[in-house]
Amino acid sequence: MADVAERAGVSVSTVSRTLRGLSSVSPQTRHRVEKAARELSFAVSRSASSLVTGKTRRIAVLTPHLDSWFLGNTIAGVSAVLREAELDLLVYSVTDLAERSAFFDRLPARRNADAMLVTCFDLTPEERARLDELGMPVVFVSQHAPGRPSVYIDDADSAQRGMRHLLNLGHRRIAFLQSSDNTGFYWSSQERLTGYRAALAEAGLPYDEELVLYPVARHRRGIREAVGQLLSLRNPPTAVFAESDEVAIEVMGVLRSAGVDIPGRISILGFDDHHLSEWLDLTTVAQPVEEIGRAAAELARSIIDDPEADPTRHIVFPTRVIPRGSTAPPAPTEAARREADPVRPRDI
Amino acid sequence: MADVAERAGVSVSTVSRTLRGLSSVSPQTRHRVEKAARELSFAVSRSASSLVTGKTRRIAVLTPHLDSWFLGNTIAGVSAVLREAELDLLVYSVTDLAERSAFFDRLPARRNADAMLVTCFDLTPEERARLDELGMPVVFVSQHAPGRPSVYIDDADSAQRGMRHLLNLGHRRIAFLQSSDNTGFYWSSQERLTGYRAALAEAGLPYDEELVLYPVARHRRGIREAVGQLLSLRNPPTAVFAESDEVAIEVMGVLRSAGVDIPGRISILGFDDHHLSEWLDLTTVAQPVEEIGRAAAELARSIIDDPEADPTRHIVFPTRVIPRGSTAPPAPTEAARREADPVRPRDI
DNA sequence: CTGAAAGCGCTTACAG
DNA sequence: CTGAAAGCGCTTACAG
Repeated sequence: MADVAERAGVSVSTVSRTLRGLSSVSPQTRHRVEKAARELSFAVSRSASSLVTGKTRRIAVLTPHLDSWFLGNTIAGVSAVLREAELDLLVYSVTDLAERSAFFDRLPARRNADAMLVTCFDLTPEERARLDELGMPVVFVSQHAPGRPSVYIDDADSAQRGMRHLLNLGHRRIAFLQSSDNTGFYWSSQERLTGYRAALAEAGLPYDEELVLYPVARHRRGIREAVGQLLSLRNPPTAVFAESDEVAIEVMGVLRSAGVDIPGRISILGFDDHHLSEWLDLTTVAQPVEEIGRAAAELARSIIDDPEADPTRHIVFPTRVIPRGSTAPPAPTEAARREADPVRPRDI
Repeated sequence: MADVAERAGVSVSTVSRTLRGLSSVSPQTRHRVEKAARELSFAVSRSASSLVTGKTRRIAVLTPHLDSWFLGNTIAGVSAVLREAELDLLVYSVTDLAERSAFFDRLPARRNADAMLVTCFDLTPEERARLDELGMPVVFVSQHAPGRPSVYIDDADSAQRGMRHLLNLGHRRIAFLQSSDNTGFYWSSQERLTGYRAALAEAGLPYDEELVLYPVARHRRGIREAVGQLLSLRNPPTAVFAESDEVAIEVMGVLRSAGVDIPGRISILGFDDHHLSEWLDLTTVAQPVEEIGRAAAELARSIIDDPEADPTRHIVFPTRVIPRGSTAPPAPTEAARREADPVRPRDI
């Protein structure tokens, strides 16, 4: 910056003011400074300015992983907003329990970002308390944190509506497939299960533990065995509600390879509206993933910029049930199904 | 840090030395300082230390998007290595041409990271020159940049081997489906097309422009229309080689919904070994995506830590053709196919 | 092994 | 509208 000042024949104070766009700089001076800065292809040192202002112009995202459709799209939404605001995006991906505890122990984001977005994590009370020590606003994404800024969908209600679609089609035996990963359950899992149960209760159906499975996602055996378990029940389900489209697509693959017709013998309902779901004709509960990311980033910005902003603000996004070809009324009887299947048009 | 020094009864110099793990601190002093730091839950200000050392302890990644399987996994690999090294990950996602030019204009990573990883981008010579002005090591990921550190696979050779599988099955009319996005072509696209052509030449087959399509990925109409174009050729292909599994899966969806049997009437070959490809029984050319990310991050680290490190080092990963159920020999004749199809077991 | 002092490159009152 | 000076919180020779 001193070089620019010298070249423009002004003080560093003036260079600083010019480059930050303050109005208290005469047009001629501004012009000279900008010219000099351009010629030297000068960029302000963020480290130095952060040291003075206490602002890093960086937003951190804490995420359980980076390689899922949901998180990729959420973070893409975050990224889009930050880019416009010329804020940088810092990503902390914590993929197993060891890393998780290391993260909360070290809190590497401390003094290193102006706000943090926590996606999906179902935090323990201790972890949540630890985040308060970060000394920066924390926005909860894809989960409802009472008294903290949050951006999410109503998972329970959304799951319940999805279930109603299956129930209205006539299904009475509906399995629920949860996924989990190494870092613990997602916040939304429990909520969706709650919606599943609420829908059953509403329809006067019993909750059957046999039908609720927790295969470990990202572990292929898990899904296949879970499906095997369902197929070998005395009274197997006629429909499967998977917690996410990614799980649903895997279930579809397993069933197809096992020669089980979808939706002839088993209907499949997913959750998310994954990019591939339309192609694979998967009925699902859609959530506006990228928008959730955008809203979370906007919320973080508003809290940073305006300390008066309501720090408990919640933004809830609507979801939509999208009927596609993976769901249909259950086959009336086994015998009828066997008759009908060979001539039935394949539309998946 | 002054607070810690006071509490421990030492100077800030000593606190600094202790916290950086220098050996020139007596055990007792070290103990006192660590205790004080813990009690105050002190964290060193990265801004301040960066200002002195010139190191940010941050690595930037430039990527065309965040929501593809390939990039999500690559960045996950990068992230894993950086986490271990206690380096932070800064993500610059540039999703359209306007953002792209803004990025190269502003170079927001300047003075803000110790190295940059460029994933997938097929850069113009001007852009590449601009990156040199960053004043930090730049590692090219998933592309071969002569004279610059690069981590990649041999796309041309890999595509050629995939093609040989189709040719060995007896296919003679093989389409090639490229994908592109708003920011321009991926580096690997051209290379894979080169491999496609080489395999045709090797088999003594002509290159037929009709069979090479560039639908816009992420734009659903594009894929469907591309498939329509292939299906309405006078002499349609018996196999489709898609540039990526994501495109291949979409093609499979379109063909299924159109009642075209896979692999009975058309075989499909993908590229990547996407998480869902095993489930969907897609034949593909597998690349070790996460490992590529890890290797790139390691390479960046080694160049940062050791200025003597060979700055032109290239790491090439092997790929593997994985035969699955989406490929089979072409049907002998139309008439034979019509006969055989209804009784053929569906194994996808 | 430890401390006092200079300095990294900015921003920000304070004066003018 | 502009400049001189202090100071942000560290690290790093330099002394001892």
